[in-house]
Amino acid sequence: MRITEILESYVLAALAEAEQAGELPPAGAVEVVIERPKEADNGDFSTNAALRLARVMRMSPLDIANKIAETIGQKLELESVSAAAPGFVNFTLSPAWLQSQIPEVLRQPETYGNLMIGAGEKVQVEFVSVNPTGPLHVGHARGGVIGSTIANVIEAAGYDVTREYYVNDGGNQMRVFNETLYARYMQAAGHDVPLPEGAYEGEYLTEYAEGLLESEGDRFVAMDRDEATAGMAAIALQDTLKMIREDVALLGIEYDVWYSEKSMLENGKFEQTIALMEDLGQIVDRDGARWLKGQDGDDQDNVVIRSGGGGPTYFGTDIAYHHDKFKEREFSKVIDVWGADHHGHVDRLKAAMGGLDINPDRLTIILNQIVSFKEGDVAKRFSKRKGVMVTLRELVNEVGADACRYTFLSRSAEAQMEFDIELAASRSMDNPVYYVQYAHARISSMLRSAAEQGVDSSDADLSLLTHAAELALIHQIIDLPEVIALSAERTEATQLPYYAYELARAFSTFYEHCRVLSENEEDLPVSKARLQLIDATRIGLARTLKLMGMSAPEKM
RNA sequence: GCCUCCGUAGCUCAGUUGGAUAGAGCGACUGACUUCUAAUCAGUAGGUCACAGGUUCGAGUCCUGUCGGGGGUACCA
Repeated sequence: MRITEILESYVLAALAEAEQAGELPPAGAVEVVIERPKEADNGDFSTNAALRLARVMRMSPLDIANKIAETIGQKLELESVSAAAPGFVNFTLSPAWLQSQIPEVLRQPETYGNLMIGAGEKVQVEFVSVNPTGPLHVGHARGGVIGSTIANVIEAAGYDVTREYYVNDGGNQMRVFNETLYARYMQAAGHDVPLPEGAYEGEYLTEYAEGLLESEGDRFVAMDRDEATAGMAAIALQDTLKMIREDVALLGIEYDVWYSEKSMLENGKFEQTIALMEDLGQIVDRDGARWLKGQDGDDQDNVVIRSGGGGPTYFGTDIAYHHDKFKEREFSKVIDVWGADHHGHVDRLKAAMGGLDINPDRLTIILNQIVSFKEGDVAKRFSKRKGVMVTLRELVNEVGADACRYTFLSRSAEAQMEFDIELAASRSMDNPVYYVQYAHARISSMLRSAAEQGVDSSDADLSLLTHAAELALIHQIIDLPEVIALSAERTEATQLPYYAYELARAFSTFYEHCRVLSENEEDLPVSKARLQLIDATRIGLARTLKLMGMSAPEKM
C-alpha cells in the first residue's frame, strides 16, 4: 500500500474511533486528501481534513485536528503526528520505516512503482493517427510523446493497455493525396497533368513520385486514370506507413495495433454502425446527406455521409471506429490524444457515443496545443502550407530523442509551448535532461567501482542511514508510486519530468554530503548501507526514465 | 460573432483539484574543483499570479466581466 493510502486510512480510522467514543461528531462521507507540504517544517505529509470538517462538525478546525492527531497516536510508519494552525494534521515519517523501504525497492528492480489500481482493466490509448500522406512533422512529435508516456504510466498503474494508431486511409484527404500523386507521377513521366484542387504541394511528394517512376517504371502511364491512381495509392500507402513507423520509432514509440479506416468500409463495419444508429433513431436524412441528430449539449446536426454518393465523412468513420473500440473490442476506457485543431470534434464524438448508448465519460480526449519553436532568441514559424515544414526526423536529429521527450513532457498538454531548440539540444548543465541522466550514470559508475573493490552490500545495516540527506533521498524514492497513481488518475504526464528532476537533485545533495565508497575499513558498514541506498535511487531513476520513454545511461 | 485553451520571476514553464511564507530550470550575481564522474554543490537577487469584481475561515486555483495571445467554428482531417 502506498504511504498516502496508509495515512488516509489512519485519519479515517481516527475519525471513526473518535466518533464512537463520542469525542467528535459524525464526519459523514469525508474525502481525506493527503498532500506534501511545501514547508519542511510542516512534516513529510499533511492533511486538511479537519479544515474541511469544521463546518460539518461545528467545531474549530484546530480542535478537530488535535483530536485526530491524538487518536492516531503512535504508528510504525510515523515519527510524529501533530496538529498545526489553522487546522492541519502533519505527519513525519520515522527513519526506521524509511530505511525499511529500501529492500522493498531493491526487490523489484524492473517493476518498482507499479500499482494495481487499474486491476487489469482494458484501456486503449490512441495517439498521433496522422493520415498517411507524408512524413510526420514536429507537431505530431508532441502528441506522440504525450500519448506514449500516458500509455506507459497507465500500464504501470495496472491497466491492460493497447497502444493504437488509427490510419486514416479512407477519406477525402487520402483521395486528394492519391490524385496529387498521380499528377506528379505523370508530370515526372513528361505528361502535362494538372494538380487536383487542394493538392499536396509539398516537395516530398514530387520526389516520391519521381522515385516511383524509377522503381515501378512507366507502367502506370498507359493505364486508365482510376486504375493507375489506385495502383500507385496502394504502393504509396505501404511506403508512407513504413516511413511513419520509422519516424515514431525515432522517438521510441511502438504500437500494438495499426487500425485501418478503410478496412471498416470494406468489411461492412461502417454500414453496420450506421444501421445501428438508424435503429436508435440517431440518423436524419436531409439535403441528400445523412446526419447525426444533434444531441443534448450539441445544438446542431453533423454530417455522417455526404450528399451525392460522396461517402462517409471523417466524423462518420470515427463514430464507427469508436463504436468498435467500446462495443466490439470492449475497452472500458479509451484515451485519444489529438492536436488542438481537432477541438471541434470532441463534443460531436462524445455526443455520438451517447447516442450509441456508450457513456461518453469512458472516452477521454487529450488535446495538445500547438508547438512553436525558437532557436536562441529567434522565433521560428513552421507552416505546412508554405512548405516550411520541419519534420519529426529533423527535430530528433537536432536535439536527440531523450531531450525531445523530456522537453515535451515538462509542459502540460493543454498549454501552448515554445520549444527552444538551442536549449533542448545543448548537452550541458543548462539542460535538466542531462542532469537527470547524469545522476543515473554517476550512480552506475559508483556501483561499478564498488563491484571492482569487491564490496558486497547485501548484509548492510540500513539503520545507519540517518543523515538528513539520506532520509530525504529515501523519501523521494518512495514518492514514485504516488506520482504514478496521480498521473494515471489524471491521465497526464507532466509530473514525471519534475519528479525525475527532484529525485536526481535529492541524490546530488546526498552525494555532496555523504561519502559512499571509502578506503578505510571502519567506514565499511556505512558504505554498504549507502550502496543499497544509491542502488534503490538508481532503480527509481531508471523506472522514471523508462516511463518517460527515455534511456538511462550507465556512462556519460 | 460564438466555442475553447492560455496569460505566474528578465526567458521557458510547474503549481497534486480551495490550504500554511507562490516554486523550478535557464539567465544575473557570490563562493566551492589534489573528485566515489564539477554535465556538480552551497548561497543572493528577482512576483500587484494580465486586470476588475464576486463566492468563503482561506483564491494562482472556483464564478462573472474586461484586455491580450493561440486554436476551432467544412458535406477537410
